[in-house]
Amino acid sequence: MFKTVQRLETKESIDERTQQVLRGIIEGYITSNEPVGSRSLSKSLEMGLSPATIRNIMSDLSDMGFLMQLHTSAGRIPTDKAYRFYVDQVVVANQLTRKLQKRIQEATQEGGMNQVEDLLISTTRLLAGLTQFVCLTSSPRVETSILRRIEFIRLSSQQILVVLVTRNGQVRNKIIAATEDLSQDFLNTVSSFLNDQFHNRNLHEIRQQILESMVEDKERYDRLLAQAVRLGKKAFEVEDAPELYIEGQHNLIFSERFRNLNSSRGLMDAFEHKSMIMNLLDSTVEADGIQIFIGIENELESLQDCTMVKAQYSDQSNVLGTIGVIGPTNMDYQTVIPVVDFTARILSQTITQQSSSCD
Amino acid sequence: MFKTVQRLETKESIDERTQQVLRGIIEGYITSNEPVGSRSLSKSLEMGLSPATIRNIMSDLSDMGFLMQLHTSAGRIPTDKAYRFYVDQVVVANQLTRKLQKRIQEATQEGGMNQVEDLLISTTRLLAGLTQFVCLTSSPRVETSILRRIEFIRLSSQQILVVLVTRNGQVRNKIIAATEDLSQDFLNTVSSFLNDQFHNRNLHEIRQQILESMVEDKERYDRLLAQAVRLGKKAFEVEDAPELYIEGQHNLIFSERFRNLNSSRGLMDAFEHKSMIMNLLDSTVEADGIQIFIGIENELESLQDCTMVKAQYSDQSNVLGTIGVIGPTNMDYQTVIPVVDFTARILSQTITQQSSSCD
DNA sequence: ATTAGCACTATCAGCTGATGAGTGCTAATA
DNA sequence: TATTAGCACTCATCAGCTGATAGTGCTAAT
Repeated sequence: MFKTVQRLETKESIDERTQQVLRGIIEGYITSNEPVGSRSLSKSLEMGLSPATIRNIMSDLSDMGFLMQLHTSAGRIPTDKAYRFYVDQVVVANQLTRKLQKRIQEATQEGGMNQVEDLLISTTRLLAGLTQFVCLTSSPRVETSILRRIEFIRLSSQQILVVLVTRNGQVRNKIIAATEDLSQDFLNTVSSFLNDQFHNRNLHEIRQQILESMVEDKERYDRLLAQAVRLGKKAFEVEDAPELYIEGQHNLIFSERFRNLNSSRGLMDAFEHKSMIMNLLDSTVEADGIQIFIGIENELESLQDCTMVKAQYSDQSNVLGTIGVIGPTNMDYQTVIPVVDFTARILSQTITQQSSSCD
Repeated sequence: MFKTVQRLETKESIDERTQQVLRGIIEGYITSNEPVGSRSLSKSLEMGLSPATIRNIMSDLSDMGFLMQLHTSAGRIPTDKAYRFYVDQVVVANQLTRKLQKRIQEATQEGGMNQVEDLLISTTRLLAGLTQFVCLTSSPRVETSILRRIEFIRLSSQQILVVLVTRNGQVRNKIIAATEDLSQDFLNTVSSFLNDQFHNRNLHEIRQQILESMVEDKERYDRLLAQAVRLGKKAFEVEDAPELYIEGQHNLIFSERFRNLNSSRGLMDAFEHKSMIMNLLDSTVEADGIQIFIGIENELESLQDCTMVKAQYSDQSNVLGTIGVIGPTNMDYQTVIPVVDFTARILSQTITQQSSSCD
């Protein structure tokens, strides 16, 4: 299922005119979604080249591996290598229209979203809507999140609800079984002890330290400490797997742009295996900024007709997660790239605001 | 978009032999998903009737509105009226296999599901998987839920986290803005005051009572009471809209059984409008038990090629929500009906267990 | 009342030839 | 020498035709 393909190379030097033709073909195919032929290209390029000349150039480009034909008489379409060239050499980070910027900003600042989950879901939905592709977002790992507050709530003699709030506003609820009946007052004492103890530490560190405490001589513990350690251990055993939000799957089926994608079924099925998709999304090659995987550059086989454009979002100090879209390889890179980029920035900004509103 | 169609009538008396033929056609179409012709039916029925005789009977049934033809030479398929007849007169509540029962029970009792949300999601997914249809579930209305516990957690000088736990184990988190800086100790006092005051009342009643308190003479309030009312008001302003869980949408596209459905696109789009689907699901004609809407009996136009089978689930005293599947009209009623029924029962049972584990 | 026989009809798969878009090659041209 | 016009060729698509198939409705015979 996996092939190990890295980034395609585009070091070859191609002369200016040939580049222009290649660019013309790529953009033509992006806008029309139809193979482009020499005649129509000769017109649209307005370089005063006859179809025959174009054909010669096209033939060269085919030899170099930038173009291919679906059948003898069908015009040419760009290869993945051509898109890589296009993205690396041609696409310049052009600005989004103010209108689009506004729309993204407004959507992420909609009222009532005091929780990170809601923010992520609505952002994912927004991006799927804007691009008409499939959009994926991974939530921050609780593991590396910084504790803001932990609280225990007595539900019954056997059940205690743990509420865990992280710096960036994630709230986790978990019901744990009580080994003995603890009063709410006592639980409050435990909570404030743990809050003092672990303020501004991340969950991973906290768990480590609790485990260390446990091996220490238990005789020395008073009741409070003993219970704090015991409850804390259970409370911080949150599942580490980040959430994965997927929106716009129906675009795979209904959007015209995905028309010549033969593995939409395979992709749909792949989306059911969240952990696999998760790895794909969170595996990072470059440190930051936007990342683009074109066609066969994708490890996952059913993704090899598609391009994935993704960007990480973060708070003031840490990378939190990734947001990305999956579209056809002939997507409109000129807009998709800045849209994903801008959305990730806004997302970072919003989350940073939230987490900095602590005391 | 909506037609007001009620339940189809099947009062006409049809003689025994004709009924058998009708039944044969319906079951033939259910198993083969192909129009059934007189010749093949003559064989499979084993009633010693020649194709010609069958044809005469079929002709009668067509006149009565039980059968129709897609084209002149295509064999016949049952109408919605025929399925209604089939469901009302023929299908007897047959038992599920032990194996299937086990499977449903195990799935709902999977570990780590201490919260209702998880239970509902996994049940929805299970039912979608079992039937290969689309499965919808509505979560309990918070509005009518009974308060088990409310707690305030100070996040910062401006932010307070409200945690609200209902009898049946739903946990709701909400961050509210603080008008003044309140200590955690003070918040604890407020919590326990509210918990005493509103123990075992439903959220609707609670909200009413808070509003009443507010119009009373405020001079008489001490600080505690004043804050309790103020925080309580904000805390109990939860959005009333229940969640809607949808699973198995991809079956609409990929499942063979949905093949001759022409409005799968329309249905997919309809699922985006959750509130509309919600109404559909929660609108109840009969008091309890299982409900079946066949074809044009469905109000929603894009559903009129489908059958919806739904059942309510409840705790010991109240109806909480609905679980249902949407499949082709020629679904295998003999198994789908008991599967939905049994799943709803198990769901009720599990939730009842949870809510009765309070003290 | 049932059935055999026959004419009729719609769909489907497979074939056909026409059309058109596009290429590659070659020879003429600026 | 680079460009271009011209021409033969290829292939996908589409409409139209064909026979085979599976079904019906009707009528006359049983």
